[in-house]
Amino acid sequence: MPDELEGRSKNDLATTAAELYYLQDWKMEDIGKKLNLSRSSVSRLLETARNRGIVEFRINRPSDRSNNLAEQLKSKYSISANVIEVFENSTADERLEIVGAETAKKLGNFFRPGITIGLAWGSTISSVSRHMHNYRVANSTVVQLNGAGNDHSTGISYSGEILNQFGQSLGANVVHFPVPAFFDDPAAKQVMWKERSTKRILDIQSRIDLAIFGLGRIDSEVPSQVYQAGYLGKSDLDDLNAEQVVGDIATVFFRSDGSWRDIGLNNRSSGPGLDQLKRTPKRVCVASGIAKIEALRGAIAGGYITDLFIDDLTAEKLLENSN
Amino acid sequence: MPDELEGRSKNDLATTAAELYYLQDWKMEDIGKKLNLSRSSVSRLLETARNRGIVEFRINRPSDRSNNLAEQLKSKYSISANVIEVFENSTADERLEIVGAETAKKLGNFFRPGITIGLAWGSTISSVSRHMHNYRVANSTVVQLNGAGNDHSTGISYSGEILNQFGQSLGANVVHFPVPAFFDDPAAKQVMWKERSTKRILDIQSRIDLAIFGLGRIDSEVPSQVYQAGYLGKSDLDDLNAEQVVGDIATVFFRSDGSWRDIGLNNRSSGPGLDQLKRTPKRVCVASGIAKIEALRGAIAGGYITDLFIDDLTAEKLLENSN
DNA sequence: ATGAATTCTGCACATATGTGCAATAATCAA
DNA sequence: TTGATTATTGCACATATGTGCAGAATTCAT
Repeated sequence: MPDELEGRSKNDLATTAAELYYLQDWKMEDIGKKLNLSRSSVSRLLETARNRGIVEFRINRPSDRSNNLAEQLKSKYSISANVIEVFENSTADERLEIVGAETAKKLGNFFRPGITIGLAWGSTISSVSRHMHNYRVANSTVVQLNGAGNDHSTGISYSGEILNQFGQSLGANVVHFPVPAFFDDPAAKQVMWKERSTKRILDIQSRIDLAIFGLGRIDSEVPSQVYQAGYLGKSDLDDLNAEQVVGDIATVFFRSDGSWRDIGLNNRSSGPGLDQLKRTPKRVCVASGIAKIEALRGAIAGGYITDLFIDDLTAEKLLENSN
Repeated sequence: MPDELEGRSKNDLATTAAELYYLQDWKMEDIGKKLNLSRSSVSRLLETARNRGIVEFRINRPSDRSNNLAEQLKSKYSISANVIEVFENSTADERLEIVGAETAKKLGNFFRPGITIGLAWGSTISSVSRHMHNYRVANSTVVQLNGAGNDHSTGISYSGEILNQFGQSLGANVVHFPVPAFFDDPAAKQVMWKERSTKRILDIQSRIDLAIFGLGRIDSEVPSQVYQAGYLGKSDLDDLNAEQVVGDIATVFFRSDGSWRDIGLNNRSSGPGLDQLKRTPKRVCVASGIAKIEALRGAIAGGYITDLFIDDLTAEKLLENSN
């Protein structure tokens, strides 16, 4: 045992090796370099870890319930669903955290070297970003899909936190989008969209492999963040109600049939047109809580979702009134 | 997908494959044969299982406390100890079950193809046997160390259950020892020990690679099983007290300094002499509960233990008065 | 302190697992 | 129904991991 390892017990070493190997997918060769041991010594350390119960293999058998729900969502809507079971009587916040954490765990399935990911900010994706694992995806890029500036701030701090957490998780190149969520004047948007710096970001957005988004919703009880806090005025909200808007993806609004083009406010939004979104190969939506049902139905009707992370109750509700 | 797999969801298949691979150490080739798939399909099923969270890797970092206790036991007594942390306020029965289960999990470390294991019956080893994993050790043998017959029964049913559970776990050849725990007359023991059928078993016992035993104890509050239930009469117990016996291993009694030879009752016991036990390469003792302290001290003083599975509280107690 | 016994370590080979690729099967859209 | 697209599968090769063996290091007993 080399000098620098003295004082570290075998259990300690075995635990470190096990964490790197099983939780972070390191190769034994690389762990050996880090611990100043040979590859075969690492193999034996891992055996020790397994033998001593330091490593434990758990099998979480998916319940029939979540399996069935996922299958029904697949056959009815052609959506690949991950149904996340949450304990009963949980608050909406608790549910959001659990869905965020489970989503973060499984998002790695979509990551490939060289991938470009488009990210829409919001409270759901914020929850996911807080739980992101250490994925390390070579040559990856994370680009913000919609600006976050409003009356009170550039929004960079808020959306930037979400972007940076993803960027850190993947070791990705992070591309912020420092424009308002909504322009006051559609003409101002046209002008900005001609700027080379903006065009560069729009170009990246147009070529993303994977979009990750939550859903904003517009019922009058507890509106999503975009409908408050300096993003939209009262007359804007009245317009949205008049247009029968049920929700938004990346600050682009849509109705319950998925239509979005002729909604006036979309001309001022910095988010991508939903036709462009539909051209993205994989479109991952994260939805937590039955308050999202109407927005979810509109997004499904519009065909904007390929993959869905959803809690069990919301999945049930979604399937309930679908006959 | 072959016909016979229809109706089984991918999650179901992935779960089965994961259980066989991670919990029962099956090779992918063999799992493929069982599921009628190729080896590489199994590899992909396992990847699916990992990606979907069906398999979960847990790292149980050993606490400093149990590490420290184990280290102290090692340096003070030259015993390799596994300290098992049990939740506070547990009953003695709960503690015994947890220690039994954890011991069963880790016993596999001692198993090698061709191994011969000597087993002493008792309530502690009964707990271990109830939790034994499916180990499958080629060419293994499990031999009973001490007879279990008493006034009321041959003891085969009780000790046989323990033996058979070990035998099933290892896929081992099981050798029962159908004699009384204690003969009435030492001369009867001498006669039986000349019988060829008995000699054959004694020969196997003399060559065991690993002995597994609990400790009987002889305080007057809650005596171990061997001191009641038709094994010993009142005068026997008086004799044991007069001899200052603190406990027994496989129904062979010893004092607090480990001495055992000149204890009269040992001439009638069917258990192996403790000198012979000492010649066994690995001697695993399982001890749960501080009521075992005096017996444990005697066994340690006699040098009968190489490896110890012990609960945290008992370990603390053992180290406490050792200055 | 010394010799015996046991444990640890890396090398080299054996074995197990990962994965690109092409063919096939299943799914989707018109 | 048909053609296009996507997913699945096994083969064959590449890569990762397991482990026997001999030498070195450590521990144990005297």
